[in-house]
Amino acid sequence: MTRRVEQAAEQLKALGHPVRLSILRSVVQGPEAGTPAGELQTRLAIPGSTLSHHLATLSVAGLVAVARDGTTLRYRAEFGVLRALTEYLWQDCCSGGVAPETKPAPCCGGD
Amino acid sequence: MTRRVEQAAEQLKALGHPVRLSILRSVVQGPEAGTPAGELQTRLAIPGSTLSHHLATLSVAGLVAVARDGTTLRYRAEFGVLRALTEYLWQDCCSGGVAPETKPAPCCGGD
DNA sequence: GGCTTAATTCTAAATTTTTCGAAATAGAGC
DNA sequence: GCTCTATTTCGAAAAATTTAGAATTAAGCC
Repeated sequence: MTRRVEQAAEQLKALGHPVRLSILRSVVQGPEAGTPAGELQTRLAIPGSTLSHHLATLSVAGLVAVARDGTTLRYRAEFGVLRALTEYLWQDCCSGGVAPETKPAPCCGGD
Repeated sequence: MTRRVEQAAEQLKALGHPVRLSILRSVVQGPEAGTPAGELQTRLAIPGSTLSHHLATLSVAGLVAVARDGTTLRYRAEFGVLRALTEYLWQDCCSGGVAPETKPAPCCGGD
């Protein structure tokens, strides 16, 4: 079990919760400067302590970054990490093992 | 909390485990006809009952499909589901909210 | 039917995750 | 320093996940 698989699994696990996935999508679609934790809290309608725990999970996984702006903390998506993660998921889907394929694998064209 | 977010979270959670992620990558990179459970077992070096549980998790999430071939069961990736999942993760990353942006968001260009 | 191989389901114990109220920390303004 | 707002950390209970041995099901073959 390589280090990369462990890391990717940790990141996917962090995304594998409705609240945390909503948070990530909010920051992905939100402003580049980041979204205040308080705004996420009202948007998701959950207790602050619960939100904070989920934000820490995403942060530890490296999927979001945080920056202080006065008394508010702004969370933003780590696009590079997210891109590397999705690429890892699809890696080598077209090689199809040892021999070169005559027709493209289903993951490359339609499906 | 929409249905889609729940579904995507379930799929990501299914991927959020080193063994299950390894399984998915094996079947993504494996032959179109699917990979036998037994081959996955020797490759991952874990008890059959444990493997079977993980395969069921991936299957329930819709990420893999199974087909019987004699006494062996072949698992293959559901590429369409996997593609929809990764697209969901990135959805609207370039729109950046209500107003059209003057410059492309970091997720669209470099980063 | 009986035997063998492939894989799953059953069962249960250990561990981890999730949740949130209460308390603590951090910065801004008076 | 005091106070207010924003957010996190502490602590602890409930729920879900992970693991794997033992028993079971399924298919092929003599």
